[in-house]
Formats: sequence, structure tokens, C-alpha cells
Amino acid sequence: MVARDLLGRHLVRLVDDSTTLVARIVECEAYREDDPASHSYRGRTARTEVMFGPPGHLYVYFTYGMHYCINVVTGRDGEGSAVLLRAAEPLDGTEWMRERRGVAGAKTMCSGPARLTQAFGLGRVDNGIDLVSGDLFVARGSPLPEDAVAVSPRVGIRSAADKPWRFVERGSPFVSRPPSDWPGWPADVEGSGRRRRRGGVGGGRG
DNA sequence: TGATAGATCGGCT
DNA sequence: GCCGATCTATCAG
Repeated sequence: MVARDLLGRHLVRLVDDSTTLVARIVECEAYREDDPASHSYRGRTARTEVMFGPPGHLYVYFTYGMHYCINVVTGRDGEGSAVLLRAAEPLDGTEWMRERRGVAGAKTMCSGPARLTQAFGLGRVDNGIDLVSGDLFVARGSPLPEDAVAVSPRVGIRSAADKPWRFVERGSPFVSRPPSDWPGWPADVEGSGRRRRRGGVGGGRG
């Protein structure tokens, strides 16, 4: 599975001659065309067009009115599959990221899909860029051994929430939300914390 | 045309 | 721990 294979690899962006951003991917989620939680589930639209394009491209989407998230398109041309990059451990270029993020701590620098996107200075304009020939790409990094990978249900979705298509590095402090089966994190997924509120979000227009 | 849900984060209590 | 901000696509009528 591609999503699992991305863990431990390095996300690299060449900003300019003196600045290179490197972050080690510690958390990601798989989204497929036949997956109700995926943007591509309802078919090809102008927004999800990139997802259906050839693999190795970047799919950037905007959500909740204020956040961008980045995905790596994995499916063949015409297939709407992608992997959401949820969290990473900053390795290099952290000062540049810090300016972008406005936070000091490394732990919260990239610990969330929107945070990671912001830290790398990515946005809507980067939607559809080529991850092979451009200045943003995924390097080999250090692939994780099998026993270092934890699998859990995905975060923040209602449909297909039972699908264990979220992959995280076991024990990493840089993940967005530790899975419920980690020691010291009882029942985080279902019980406490962020329940999806209802009725307060819709209707907004800009 | 209007209503609703959504792969979130940060601030305030 | 809870709530607000604010854009986009889809569905219903």
C-alpha cells in the first residue's frame, strides 16, 4: 500500500538556493475512489480533477473555510486515489517553517494536515504540481520497519470511519492525534474530545 | 436558489 | 474542554 510506504520518507521543498525544507512523514491516510469519505467518491469535478490525473502529483484542497491540506495522487491516470499527508517531523528549514507557522515548538510545526501545508508554504496555487520534476518532491528518506507502523481509523470523517486506512509512526510525538490503542491515550478516537458538532457550520458564504 | 456537511485549527474559559 | 471562523461541492426543491 502506497500510504504505508510513505511513512518515514522525506517531504522536500526547495525554496531557494539557501533554503531547503525537509520533513519526515509520520502520519498519512489513504483515500480511494470507492471510498465514501474521499473527495473522489462522487466523481470527477473541477476541484478533484487532479486526483483523477496521473500519479505523482500534488492535490491541494481547501476545507473549513480556512485550511489547505495536501495529498499525493497515487492512482493511475483516471483513477481517483490519493494519500493525505497529515503530519511530519521537521528536519530542515525549520526556521523558514517557523516564520510561516508563527509557532516555536517543533512538535506542533507540522502536526496536522493544514499545519503541514502551511509550514511548507503551500496553497491553492500549488494544486496539481508535479512531484517528480518540480521543486517539491518526496525523497526516499528512511522507510519504517513493519513494527514501527501503527494502523488506525482515519480522523475527522463520518462515513467509512471504520476503515483502518490511517498510518502513523508508532510513538512519534509529531502526529496530529495518537491512535486510541497507544498506551496513555485511552479511547481518543470515539469517546473524548472533538465530537463533530452539527448545525453550526453550514450556510456560510463569503 | 438555498441548505447542509466537511479529510481543521486556534483562541478562550 | 468547547466553540467560532469561513470556503467549496453536493443535494433537494
